[in-house]
Amino acid sequence: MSDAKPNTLVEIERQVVSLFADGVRVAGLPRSVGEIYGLLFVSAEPLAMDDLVVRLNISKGSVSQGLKFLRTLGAIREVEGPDVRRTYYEGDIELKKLVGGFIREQMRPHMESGKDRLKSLEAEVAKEEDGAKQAFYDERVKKLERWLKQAKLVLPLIQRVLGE
Amino acid sequence: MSDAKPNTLVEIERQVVSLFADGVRVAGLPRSVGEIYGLLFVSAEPLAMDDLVVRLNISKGSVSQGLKFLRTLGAIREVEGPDVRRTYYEGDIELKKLVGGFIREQMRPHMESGKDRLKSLEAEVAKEEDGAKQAFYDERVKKLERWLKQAKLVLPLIQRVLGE
DNA sequence: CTGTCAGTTCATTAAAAATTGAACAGTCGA
DNA sequence: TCGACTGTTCAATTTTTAATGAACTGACAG
Repeated sequence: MSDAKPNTLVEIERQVVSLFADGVRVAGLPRSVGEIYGLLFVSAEPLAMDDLVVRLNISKGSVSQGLKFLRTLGAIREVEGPDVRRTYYEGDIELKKLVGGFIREQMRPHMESGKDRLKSLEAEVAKEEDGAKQAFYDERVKKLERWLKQAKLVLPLIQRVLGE
Repeated sequence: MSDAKPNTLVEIERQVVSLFADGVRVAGLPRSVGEIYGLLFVSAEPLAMDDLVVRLNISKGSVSQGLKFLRTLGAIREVEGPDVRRTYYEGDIELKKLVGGFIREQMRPHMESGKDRLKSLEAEVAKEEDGAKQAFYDERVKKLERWLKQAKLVLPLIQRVLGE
């Protein structure tokens, strides 16, 4: 009865938490982030950091960082709760919001740096002496630029579709 | 001049390889897979396993596994080459193909298992005694089912847009 | 057959990423 | 001003993931 720190989730909560924990890994996010969002998603009442630490049995540090990340995504909302000293959170359950935040925070930056790197590549190709090689490289770089353009086209489309 | 194993890439190749090495990480794939695809992408001539091992300076095992993975995605093609004993590869440079393979091999399976887990969740919710709680859980599970449906809607759309 | 070479497999090792926990910062009431 | 308490940060540690390399399979030429 006096085990160290049993996590106090009921079966439904356990399953949802586990579903999200696995789910976020597809997006390359740490398990703990999925667990935190999952528990918020399945909780009718808002939760404070300490609730997450105790119920998920993960460290304060992880929860703090996980919440920070989820906040930047816009996946959670700060709300009032029973104890005025604490910050309570609830999950934002709009898929559009989650995906939008992910695109904005995780994908756009990569695409931006990709654009720069393609510029650098172009410059390198311009230096190529051998004409045939240069033509080939040029074609490939153009292909990459087309990819980037297509990606830029697809992302807003996704967001629009999820907006219904 | 006689350093152990200099990798024999020219600057353009180096940049492209590095671009893909970083790029694939967004999709949660190992660096080596990106390097292999990157070098094939930027090579006018098809390459055999041994070329990849030497030029990228990664182990035979990694290359073998990387090629296996890229084959299942349909991201590379086996072609004839100078040495009849060897299998040569070239990169398939259609974005549609790459994304399609990734969706088919990496995303669909997750979505399938997600469907099963939602079924299990539904069953669990049905057991809930407390009416108010049950209603809440039910709403959340319905939300998840809607998400899954939206995802199923978006994937083919992406593929269609990339098909131009 | 036999030796050589292409390619695969998988246990071990190395590298990368996530988690922890202790120190710290900020806030508030007494 | 102090002590109690919420939340953050980050170096150390643990866990997870990828890469290595040696042993193996199979094909084929001589």
